Amino acid sequence: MTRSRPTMSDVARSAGVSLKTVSRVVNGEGAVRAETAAAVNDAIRSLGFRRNEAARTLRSRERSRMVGLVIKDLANPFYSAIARGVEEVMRDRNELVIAGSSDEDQARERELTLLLCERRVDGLLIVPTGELHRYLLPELDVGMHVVFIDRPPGDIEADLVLLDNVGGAHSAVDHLVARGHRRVAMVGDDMAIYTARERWRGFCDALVDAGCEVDETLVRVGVHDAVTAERVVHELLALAEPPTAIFAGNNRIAAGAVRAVAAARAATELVSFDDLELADVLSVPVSAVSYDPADLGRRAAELLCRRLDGDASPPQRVVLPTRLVDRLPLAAAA
Amino acid sequence: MTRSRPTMSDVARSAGVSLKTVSRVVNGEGAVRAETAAAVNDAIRSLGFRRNEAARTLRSRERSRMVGLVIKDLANPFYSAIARGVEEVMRDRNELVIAGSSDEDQARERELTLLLCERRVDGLLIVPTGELHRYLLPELDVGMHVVFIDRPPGDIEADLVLLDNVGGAHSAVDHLVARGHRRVAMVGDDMAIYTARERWRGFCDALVDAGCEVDETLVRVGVHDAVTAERVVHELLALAEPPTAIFAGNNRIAAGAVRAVAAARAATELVSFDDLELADVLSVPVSAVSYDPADLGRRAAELLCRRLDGDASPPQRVVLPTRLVDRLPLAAAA
DNA sequence: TTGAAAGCGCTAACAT
DNA sequence: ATGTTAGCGCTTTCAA
Repeated sequence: MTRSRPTMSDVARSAGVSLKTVSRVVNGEGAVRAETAAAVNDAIRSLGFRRNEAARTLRSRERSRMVGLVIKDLANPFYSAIARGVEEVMRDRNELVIAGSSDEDQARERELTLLLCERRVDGLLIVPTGELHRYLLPELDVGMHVVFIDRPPGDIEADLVLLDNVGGAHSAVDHLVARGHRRVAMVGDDMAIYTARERWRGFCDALVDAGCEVDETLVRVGVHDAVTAERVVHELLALAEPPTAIFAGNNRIAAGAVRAVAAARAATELVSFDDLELADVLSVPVSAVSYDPADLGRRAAELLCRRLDGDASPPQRVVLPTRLVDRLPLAAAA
Repeated sequence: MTRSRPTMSDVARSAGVSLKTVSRVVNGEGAVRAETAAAVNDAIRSLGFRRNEAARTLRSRERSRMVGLVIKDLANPFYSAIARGVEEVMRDRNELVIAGSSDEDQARERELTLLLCERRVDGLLIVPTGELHRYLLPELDVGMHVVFIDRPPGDIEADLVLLDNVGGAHSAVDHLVARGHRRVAMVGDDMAIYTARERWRGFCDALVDAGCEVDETLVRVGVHDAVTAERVVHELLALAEPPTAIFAGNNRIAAGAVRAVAAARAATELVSFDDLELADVLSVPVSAVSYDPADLGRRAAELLCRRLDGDASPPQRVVLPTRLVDRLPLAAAA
């Protein structure tokens, strides 16, 4: 049978010293005779004692050294890269990361967030879903620090780290226009999603700046997954006047677009917001609006750390640049 | 300025009731007059009270409802899929997941693991690095539950969820042999890594079973990253008698192999252990030994849950099957 | 239906 | 150099 967990009292009894002496040894406070310390350490080892961090934190009023991370999907490489960036920064401060997926579900996001508050995490990093974040106000009021990532919160003011979605989308279209394209399509995610809206804005702006009109029949939004994207791109390619190039609003959409273009053996050129793995060896070339998603996590975590260290300046908004990776062949299309 | 966090005592004072009454309301114990409860709830709202879960857990001696997950790299899709699988199972039990990356570093793994024990997680899910896990014995002794994922621990007995590495590698080689290949190369990771050893075993077994010899010059191990893999495959292709097919021991190696074969415009056929994203639209076809990594996480989490529910049977070993995805063209090579 | 007192495992603030 | 007492925020136990 497993023994129950020994406490400092158990160690003290076993070593024949007081509780406080054990505490001193465990915390390396010095001021303990070497022999005494040795006896305590022996007891610690033989009992298998390990300090209860929750109890320590409760009494010492120190922080929990845990931060909460709420993302859309832990399994999605974009978000797991964010998680990794957060972890890298927090590791240097000896903070652990409790991570959870909201699955683009507001209720779940809220539930997760509040569970994390109950655990008294030192701060919260959230890729927000939807627009309702007032439920966080009481938490912010009592000193919880929150940094939003990738999308702004709906109805509160808070620190925020974003990508340059408009600029990135703009550069994607510029890239295609420079190659001679005038009939450029866009396939994007749901307009309820901030990044989808912003990228759509960049797309439209760039076309207008280039003196092209935005052809409504070439804009398809509300596309959530690769399978739908593939179908939608097939539809675009089957138009009487098909687009000569397509801007894919994210990596899932790009994956579907690549499949459709490959299957149709079309010459349609592709640019994707988000880079694709192995993009350099696909049977269909795809340029990309690229960036390091881990940077989003790192910058957000750094911002959080500054808050934890007492920075009380007004909420900040950090916008990270993207860069265009040109993978389209030299001969321009029309 | 931010107020400090209100406690139950604060709520009690504000509502003009005792601490215990607040506790009753917060816990929905009933046995409280409706008016009293309303007064308490008003106070809770106006003060922004949220119960401190750490304090609750300390006193009630319930579990922390957090599990620890130690993987190699949160940003690697294979491991983040494991994390997602774990999360799915734990969510149903209202448990949170603290996740960390070991980066294949034993010291870091140990450090992380012990931090998690200090936080009194209910259980630990570990993709182990290296062979030294005796440091966990005291924890196991006092009732910590540990399930290992993807690789066995070195020197202790514990629950374990693995892939069928030998069988998967065997099926990969069978696939190539059936296509007429006799000169099959393998590029694998470091033999210090369990999965690399097992896959190498499956590779050798299959060749022997097929009546081929294992040509030492065609076996390259110790390859950690895609860039090295690409170089190594270039070397293989430049041999006087190059292989006609290559078995890539994991997805990073496969990525490098695809690049090398594409660049060399070689007809060399590829099979990868681990599937690749967009494998269906690569310029070089790649068959794959496929499986759902999230299953590893789910099964491990389920095993852990059974332990938490009191199952004290001897350590279990679960082996998950793989399946071969054939993407090579119909005309066989030689 | 409500409350007072004790205590979870630990540290802080004082002793000695 | 070591120990004693109180108390972190909560639940448990027992009493009213």
